[in-house]
Amino acid sequence: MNNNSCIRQQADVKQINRCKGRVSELNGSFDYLSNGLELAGNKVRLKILFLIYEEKRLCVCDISDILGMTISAVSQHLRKLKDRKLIETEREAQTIFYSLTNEYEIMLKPFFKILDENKILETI
Amino acid sequence: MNNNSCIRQQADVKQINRCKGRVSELNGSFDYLSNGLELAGNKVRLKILFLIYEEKRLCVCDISDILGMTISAVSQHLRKLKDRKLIETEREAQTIFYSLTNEYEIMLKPFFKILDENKILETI
DNA sequence: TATGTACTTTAGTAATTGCTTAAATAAACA
DNA sequence: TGTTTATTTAAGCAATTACTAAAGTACATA
Repeated sequence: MNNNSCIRQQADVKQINRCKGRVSELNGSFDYLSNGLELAGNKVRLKILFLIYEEKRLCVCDISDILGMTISAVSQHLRKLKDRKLIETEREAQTIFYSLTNEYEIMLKPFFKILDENKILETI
Repeated sequence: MNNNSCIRQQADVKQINRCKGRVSELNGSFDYLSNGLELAGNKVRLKILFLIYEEKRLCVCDISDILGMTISAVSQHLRKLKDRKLIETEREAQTIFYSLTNEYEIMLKPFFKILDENKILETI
């Protein structure tokens, strides 16, 4: 797979080896972070995660109403988030409430803080 | 699009309206954040962004060597990152160096810090 | 136990993604 | 000017995504 035909002549071999080391050393962290970012990278899911973060817990029906989307469509997003341990469920009679797992709440908090404080809009 | 057939009877109308307000109020922030997260949500691109962050600047050739990928494949990822203003270029003779834009370096820094300190692995 | 409510799951589909291979561009140099 | 070096771009394709529509599951209550 490694096409070595284009190693530039002034390439810094030390730098490249250091980088290779970093990538393999941090491989597990990349997996973990990617697991969350792949899902948070979808605008609908980002909103779902943010809403659950702000409201502590929500059900499919609430979210579908808030976002103006089909319950089925939202349910399928929630399933992905649950499968990958970003959220967890808690049943109360017929209603299933979704909330962030502690693990990913920590990871996502810095982003939500930025969103919440509406800082992003001001820096553009 | 809004399928109102499933408003649960105990739904908290105030909560739902507050959430609708938040979503529309923060719409621009969601766009901005999504723009970055959509791209960072890919494992290859996450590594590329991290490497550029750590090394300040890198060229396609270096990255393709580090990640063991085709130059063409890496180049196409870099194009996406550049099109969406996450990175910028600086030419030096035949070599084109990529670096993070200030804007997105700020956004991504908290993640990279976590990666760098290798904290994630320890919390699993 | 039948009916309604809250939700998930399945099947199907159009659009998008991430790669490969091959051709194109652009600067450096003999 | 032609060749090498560093890189991008275009074409094509298998895999994945995000939805819709319809069927299925699970709890509650009359």
